Amino acid sequence: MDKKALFNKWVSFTTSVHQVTHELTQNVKSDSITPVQYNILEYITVSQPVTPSDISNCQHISMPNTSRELKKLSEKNLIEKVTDTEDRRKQYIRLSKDGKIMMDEALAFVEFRFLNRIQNASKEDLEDIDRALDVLQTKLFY
Amino acid sequence: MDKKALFNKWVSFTTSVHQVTHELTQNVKSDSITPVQYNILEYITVSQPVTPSDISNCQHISMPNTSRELKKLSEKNLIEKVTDTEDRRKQYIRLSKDGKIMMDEALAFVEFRFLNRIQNASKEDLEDIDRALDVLQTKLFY
DNA sequence: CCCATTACTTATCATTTGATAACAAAACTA
DNA sequence: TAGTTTTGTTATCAAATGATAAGTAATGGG
Repeated sequence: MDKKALFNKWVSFTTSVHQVTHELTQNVKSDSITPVQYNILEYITVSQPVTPSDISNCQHISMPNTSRELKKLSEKNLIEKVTDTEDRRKQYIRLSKDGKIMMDEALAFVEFRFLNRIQNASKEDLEDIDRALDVLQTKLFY
Repeated sequence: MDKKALFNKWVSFTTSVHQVTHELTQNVKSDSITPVQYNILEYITVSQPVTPSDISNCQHISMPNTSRELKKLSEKNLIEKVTDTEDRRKQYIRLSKDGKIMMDEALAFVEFRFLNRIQNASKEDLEDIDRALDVLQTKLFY
């Protein structure tokens, strides 16, 4: 197996993933939040409950800036903070009711476009895709 | 095949791809250029020669902003512009010698990290990965 | 109890990025 | 050739983002 060729394939693959992701997610976010805020909400949606430190680490945003953006999201009533009862320095962040509604709508929109994209795939294609996602998830993008 | 489940798998997959891509590419770019400028150079590297319009479309940057960033890259001697002889409105953008050196170094660094990541994969694993990349590239991220 | 560490906040500033209006030059079109 | 479209530029402004310094409060280890 030529690892150099595999690298090149990986480069164009990730480029395609980014491009398609952009296509499926463009204009799904409300105008009332910024792109970075949307990313934070998306991360919370998938991983909640999370701490500000988690967000800082995983979204690669400094703690001061994370704190600022969370404050803004809080002021917009999209998230809720709960202090850990064990360690009162820690905060657990969750989507608020409004936040959940906003993200449900956004993800439904993305899902619609996704289903549209695979509408012409045969049963076998879908199974191939499913297997391929598993393979890459476990062996490359772990 | 449950398409809803496939969508969820797709969401976590793309999240992983973005995360791993970030890991492999972090700190590879010179401090003398901004993230957006790096993306433009990367796009030029893969697709050259390209026109400003191509960059604007594919990188989702407005023409005025594309023009501004290209001007900055030009001032840093990282790219060269050549006017089309047939249609003199068009410009073809290429990496300059310096630009090529910069991107070669950056990509070599990314490749090093990539090889590191797959160093423990068996021959069969690599073949699985290779096939999976092909499947997804043709059937999902086309 | 004291000191170091952790988790998070506040304030401030510079830079980057995005958006818009107005323009110029070349090419196409009727 | 006059008007329109395409391709790209310049200028300007506001907003988003990133970086840093300084601070608070809770925890944990001697």
